[in-house]
Amino acid sequence: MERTHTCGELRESHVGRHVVLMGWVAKKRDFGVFTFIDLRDRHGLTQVVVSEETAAEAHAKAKNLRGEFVIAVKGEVVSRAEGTHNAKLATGDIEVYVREILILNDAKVPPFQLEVAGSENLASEDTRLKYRYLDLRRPALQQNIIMRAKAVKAIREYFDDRGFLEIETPILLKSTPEGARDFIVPSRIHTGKFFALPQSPQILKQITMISGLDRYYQIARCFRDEDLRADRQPEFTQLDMEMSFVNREQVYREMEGMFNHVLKLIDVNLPAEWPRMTYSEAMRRYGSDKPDLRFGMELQDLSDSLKESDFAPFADTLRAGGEIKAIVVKGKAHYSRKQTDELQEFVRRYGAGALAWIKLGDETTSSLLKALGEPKIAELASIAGAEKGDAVLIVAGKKPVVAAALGALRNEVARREDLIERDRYECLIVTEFPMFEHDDETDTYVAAHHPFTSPMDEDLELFRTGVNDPSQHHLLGQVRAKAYDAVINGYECAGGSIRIHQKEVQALNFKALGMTPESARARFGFFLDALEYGTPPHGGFAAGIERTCMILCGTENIRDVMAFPKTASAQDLMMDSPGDVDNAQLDELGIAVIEPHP
RNA sequence: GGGGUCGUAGUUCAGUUGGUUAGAACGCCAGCCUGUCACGUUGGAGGUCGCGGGUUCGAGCCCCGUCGGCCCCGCCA
Repeated sequence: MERTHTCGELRESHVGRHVVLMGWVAKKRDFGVFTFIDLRDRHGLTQVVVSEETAAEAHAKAKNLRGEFVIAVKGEVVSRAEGTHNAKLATGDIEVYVREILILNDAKVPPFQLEVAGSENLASEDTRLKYRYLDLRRPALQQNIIMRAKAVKAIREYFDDRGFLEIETPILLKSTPEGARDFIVPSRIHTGKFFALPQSPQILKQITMISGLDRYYQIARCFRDEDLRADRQPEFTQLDMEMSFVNREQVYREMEGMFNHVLKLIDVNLPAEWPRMTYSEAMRRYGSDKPDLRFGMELQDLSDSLKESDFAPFADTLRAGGEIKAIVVKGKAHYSRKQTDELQEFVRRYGAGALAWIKLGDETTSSLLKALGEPKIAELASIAGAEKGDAVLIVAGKKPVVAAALGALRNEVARREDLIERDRYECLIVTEFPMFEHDDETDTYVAAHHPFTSPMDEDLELFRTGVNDPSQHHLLGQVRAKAYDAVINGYECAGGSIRIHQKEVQALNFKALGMTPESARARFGFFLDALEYGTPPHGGFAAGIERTCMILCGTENIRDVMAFPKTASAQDLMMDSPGDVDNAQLDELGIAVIEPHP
């Protein structure tokens, strides 16, 4: 018996055809003399009918069927009787009248129901992860996996069409202490030495440019041994690309082109040229380098108006170079004390000391009323752009804290108040990221992007001075990079930069990052050598496949777009990894496992 | 490393102030049923209340510890 059709393709036009379907029993409805079976495969669901009268043997077999049995049915496609059509099913106008059933395999009773009436009442995630093969039978999850395959195909189409070469780079690389924690792999042949898995193919893709391959791309698996989040797994996939002889705008065009091509999969048309915003503007207006532009609620600066204030928390903040900013929540003057307390708890996670508020209800109330007086409260509300009925939420503190707290609060309030339209897609390219970030703990500057990112031409002098004059080291904090991110709906979907292609600038950068020429050589010597043999100007970007698919699938969890994800504690519950290895294996590698310190 | 939250039948959940025999729905098993598609209907089985300790005459409920899921902060060049 050979399958002739899938369970999703039969329509009215097939009526009269004799077909063979194969799939899983999704549901059986037994009426004694005849039985309905919902037969499921990746493509859909088809109702098949077995009658005792016309197919006694098949009907007897149908009696014994249970959920998730694998069967083949042979029969005729018939039009459903008047009034028995099912509009919820793509195949709901027909059914297959069965002559013969073949049980291809039986199945144990699943540990959880794949589809629950009323939906949403899915089994807990750890149960589903343990039986991932069953969870993956759920049509909703299958649709995500299918969408991911389409997205990757669309990406390959895009870059193929534009003359990019797909080039694979090694998974076994060398550990570099920069950046995220590496996953390391012991070498048997070189006992005591280790490979590292790529955090990204960064250096290798740049070397393909030095090699003159001109335009590179890769669907690259990346590994970072850091803690997980709803949108972060230790193992993930990037679209990685690099091109030679380009400026920033040319790279933006490819980012826009690729995402626009991919988003067509869900009938979303983004503008040919995306809006651009500098990093500093994004931080000032939204408190985030990946602002969600599907709603407003921009940050308002109240610092000027409070300059003369003798209210200690504000005065101290401003004296220390901090700022006082606010967001206005439209129509929420009726926020209760409990609600503002919750929001205060929320901003405290980001280091904010408190959340002050003004409520413009029938009366104006404020947590600052005693401290500032009524006229000042009214002035602040007005500066913030609040109107009657609105609530103003205020945070004071160091600039990074205010940005982080209010930026996150803005998203949180939008989520709570349901301010985000489901079908809206807002994209943005954030430009001119800072070259360095200050590490308060060590009082040093670290690369904000990665150590091969080119500074802005305009800031080159600032950069040189900051590096070479120890007394001017703080200038590094002002140097901007030719680095950029692509942001869709508040998710950082891609990031990249124009790279340094001159050895001198690269050496300067290593020095800025606190590396001696010797230590830089020890880590990146091969790359420094390569830079000396005629490196073309080049740049590129890397896009997170999972984050892009999360947007395509409308989910907020990365596990929904990966076939075999890990838990928040980085375990695979299905195969129970990570696991132990034999002592013999360890001996061969010269590795001894020591008990962790108590 | 830190914080929050959850853990009761195969699954999702309820379980009052600490009090008799821990319930419901779905699923499962057995029967009936000629048009269902969340089929209906009759009956039945099914519990280490995550685990360990403590308080108490008595703990699913209170306390301490621990394990696990999820979310967040730190971390993620």
